[in-house]
Amino acid sequence: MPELPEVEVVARGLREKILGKFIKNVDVKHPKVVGGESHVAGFVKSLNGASITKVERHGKLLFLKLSTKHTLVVHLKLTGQLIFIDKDGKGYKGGHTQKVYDTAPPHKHTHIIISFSDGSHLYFNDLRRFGWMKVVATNDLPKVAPDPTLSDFDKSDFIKRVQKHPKISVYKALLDQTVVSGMGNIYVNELLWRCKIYPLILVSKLPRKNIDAIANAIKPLLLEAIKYGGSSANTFVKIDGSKGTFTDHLDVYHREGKPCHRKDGGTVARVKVGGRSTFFCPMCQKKAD
DNA sequence: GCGGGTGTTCACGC
DNA sequence: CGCGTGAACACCCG
Repeated sequence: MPELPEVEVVARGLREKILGKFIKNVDVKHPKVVGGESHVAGFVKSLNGASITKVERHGKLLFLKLSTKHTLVVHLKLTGQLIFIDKDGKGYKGGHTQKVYDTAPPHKHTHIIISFSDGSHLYFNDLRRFGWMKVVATNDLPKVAPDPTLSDFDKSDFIKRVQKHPKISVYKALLDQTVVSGMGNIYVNELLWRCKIYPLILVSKLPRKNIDAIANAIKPLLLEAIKYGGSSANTFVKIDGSKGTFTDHLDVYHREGKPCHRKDGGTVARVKVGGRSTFFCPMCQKKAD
């Protein structure tokens, strides 16, 4: 699910729904999600009685700041979901398909239930259980690479960070979370299509104008995706269970064999790189100019 | 029954 | 140390 835009959509949903709420109870149904059996008691204890004072996001990480000196950190990985349901149980907008993962929580893939004092609930679902939650001291949050959508993002610093990896492809460099935070397979593919860059070109061979183009296109792409509520290409849903619609605006991702959206473009191709699928237009994104 | 999948980390070999 | 590959995590879907 979750690349930067999707996580931001979740963050915005949470800001609307849970700010100021007090945590009354925490039910950990699957200890792995909080780091194993030995972490359950501490996890629950550090949340109980606290209120949510702020919701932040950096890259794909969510930070729910608490009224204590701690922060609940969440990573949704591939299939994690946060679903908020009001006291009256209404407002859930998923459940339109017949699929297992599209029903109102709690269900078999609900691993953590956070109950608020007003009777509402926040559910952490994760089909594949790769996602995690943990509570850390707020002044000890993990250090992460720059996030293109935040105000302190610096294009020249971003370019330097990419260029630190001259021997890997631009595709891989952009997926590297130590280079830039938040990009995943969908948005790297989309970004390179927008910039007309062949995904497998090595960073060392990438013309300066192409790196500049990436630096300039990255933020508008992500903001556009956020505007449409993210891409529900797989299991992503907003906190009310509804889907994002940027999926309808994707140019190459999951469009193998379909015509390129540029009028002089070719047919979208798919190539395996390090075990994952890279989508691109062989006409627009040629190996060399 | 098999392969594929949005993310990250680790072991291994070069 | 850098880089690629494959595996691991776990489950549903086509």
